[in-house]
Amino acid sequence: MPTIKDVAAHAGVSPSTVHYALNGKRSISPEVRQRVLASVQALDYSASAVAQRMREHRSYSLGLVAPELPASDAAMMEMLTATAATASAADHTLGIFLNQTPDQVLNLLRGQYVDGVILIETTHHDPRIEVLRGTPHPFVLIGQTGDMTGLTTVDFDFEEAFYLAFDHLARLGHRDIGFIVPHGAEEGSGERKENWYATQRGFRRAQQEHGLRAVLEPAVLDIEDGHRAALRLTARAPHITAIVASGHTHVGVLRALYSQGRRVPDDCSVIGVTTAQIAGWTIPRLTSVDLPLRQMSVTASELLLRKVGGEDVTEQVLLPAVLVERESTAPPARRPHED
Amino acid sequence: MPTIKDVAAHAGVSPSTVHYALNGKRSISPEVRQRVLASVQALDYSASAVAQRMREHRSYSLGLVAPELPASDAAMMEMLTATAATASAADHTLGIFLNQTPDQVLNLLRGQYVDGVILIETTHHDPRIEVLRGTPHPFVLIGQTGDMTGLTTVDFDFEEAFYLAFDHLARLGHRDIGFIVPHGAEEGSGERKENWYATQRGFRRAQQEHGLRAVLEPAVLDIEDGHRAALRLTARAPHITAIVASGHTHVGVLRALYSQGRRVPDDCSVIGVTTAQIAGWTIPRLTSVDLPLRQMSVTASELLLRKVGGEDVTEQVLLPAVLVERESTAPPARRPHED
DNA sequence: TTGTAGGCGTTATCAG
DNA sequence: CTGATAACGCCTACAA
Repeated sequence: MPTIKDVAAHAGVSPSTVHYALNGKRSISPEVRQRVLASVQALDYSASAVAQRMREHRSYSLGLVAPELPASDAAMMEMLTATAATASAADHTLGIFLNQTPDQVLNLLRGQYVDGVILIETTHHDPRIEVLRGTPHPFVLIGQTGDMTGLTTVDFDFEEAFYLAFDHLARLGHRDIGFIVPHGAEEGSGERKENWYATQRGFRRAQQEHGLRAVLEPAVLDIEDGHRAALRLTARAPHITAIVASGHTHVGVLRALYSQGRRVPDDCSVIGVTTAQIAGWTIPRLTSVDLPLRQMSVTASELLLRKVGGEDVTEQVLLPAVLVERESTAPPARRPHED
Repeated sequence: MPTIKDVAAHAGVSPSTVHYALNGKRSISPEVRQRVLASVQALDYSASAVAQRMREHRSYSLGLVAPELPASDAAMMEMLTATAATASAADHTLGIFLNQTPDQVLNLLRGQYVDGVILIETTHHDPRIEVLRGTPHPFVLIGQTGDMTGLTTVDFDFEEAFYLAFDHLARLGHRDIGFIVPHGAEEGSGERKENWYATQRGFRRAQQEHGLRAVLEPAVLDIEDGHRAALRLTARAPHITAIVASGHTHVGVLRALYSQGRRVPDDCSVIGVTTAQIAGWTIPRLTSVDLPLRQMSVTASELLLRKVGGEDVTEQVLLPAVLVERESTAPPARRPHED
């Protein structure tokens, strides 16, 4: 790779002249300009980004930091593409960092591998946040955490989401409802506790308003555990007429009901709080409160870019919940019913 | 951020002493060593990665380059996590580059934003490959392209995959089979043509071997178009007893059959060539030839890392196809049966 | 065992 | 209008 010096030598000028010929930041005589440009062509020169970044103390790249393997591929991809697009539009690069220790994340920032990071799947006591908080490094989280003072965050209104889900079922006439909730959160183990609280508040509000009887069943929020949870639920509480499923559990729930010969929504309604992509293509299509993943990512990226740009932002954005009626909910069967 | 000089000054030694104290590359008196380490602690110093990378002319990061938005979220995520993990294990960072022009990709390499790239979703005449070929920059493709001489590639044996799919149906007794094929590829428009050829070869081989009658229906390989294609297919050729679906079309196919009241596999078998994650959780579970996405990504990353490390690799890896029987295929119904 | 000096490639500042 | 110089932070001969 030729350097700016090579070009300068080739054109018989100084490095700074080459530089300014390429960046028009100061006036150059047309002839010299041509000569330089010709040399640039001849040697196929282009400036070294590393050297530039070293000089500027910036890497022009952002990091997306996810713990372990992401909970949901589809969700992660949607966030990823949206983040990549936003970063790219602002001439930034996006790096992916999975499975990093908090110190590794810190070193990413300190070593200027990235100018700022977006943290996803945050928990109540999130070591990544604790390490970053107080440092001068820009970061934004998508999610919640225990102490959010001074942090820049983007999140979804889970309280309203679950309120809407239960409210919808209640209005259809359901009273006995199964509820698949995030495993572990229940005991406040420090995992995802904030969302758990929000979820609880939404649920309780609808419960009181409509006098609902709910049966809670914890599950890891993946398809397989959703399946198991649904089987436990229907065994424990065969009288329920509807199920509220978090995350991707609804795919497993639908499968469990199908294998038991229960028809959805005739024999049992199912409603989810999940990503639209998954919800729209199950059989039957799932009525759900869709997570606005794309919007969350874009918002988070934009906030981060502003922080990286030196702006002093401490916004906390909460995106609203909207229920989308599809085909998996109906009034409970009072009397047998054919379709 | 403190520099090595700051530490040196604080400890009353020279920068090189600090350096060697931290990297044990030469002997240091215990006392000086302690003093330096104390200063490092005190100032909270850590070496700047940009400066290091500038010196070494390496960024220790790889790029994953995908055109437009990826065809399949789930597939992309699986490749992404596997690639990130492999890169990370080799102390490399992974950058994501969507929607980049061939020149942008080249500049990524030239500017040493990344040390090498993995190209996915390659086409017959892939401008990205044409631009990179002949440059000294390391790159690996996952997929095929027109002229593969000298390239390092990883791909899946699509010929065998489709052969196995048709062979499986033929052995079950099916003779009239619907085949949802990649749209556009048929006409050799330059898109994905290589896989199309392989697909055709596999299909033709099974067809001749078993005397199959197939009805081809082109579709973009997503859920929605799979749905439409299945509707067209069953309208044109109601006598088919099985459908072979590429990519994620099977989800749409299942939905189409469901909405028509055709039971799978009783009234119509469905077999896919797709990712295991999707295949395993449809209703019914899909019999399919699963794409070994994880393995492809790991192999590609490892090859790329070797190239980046200076090794001279021009391997072309073809991963084998394996059929997994689940629940969506069965012998065709010989006698009429209520529908 | 430790310090000095030079270079990686770019760019800003200061002379000319 | 153009050229020389220094500095970004690190690493490594080479010298002491």
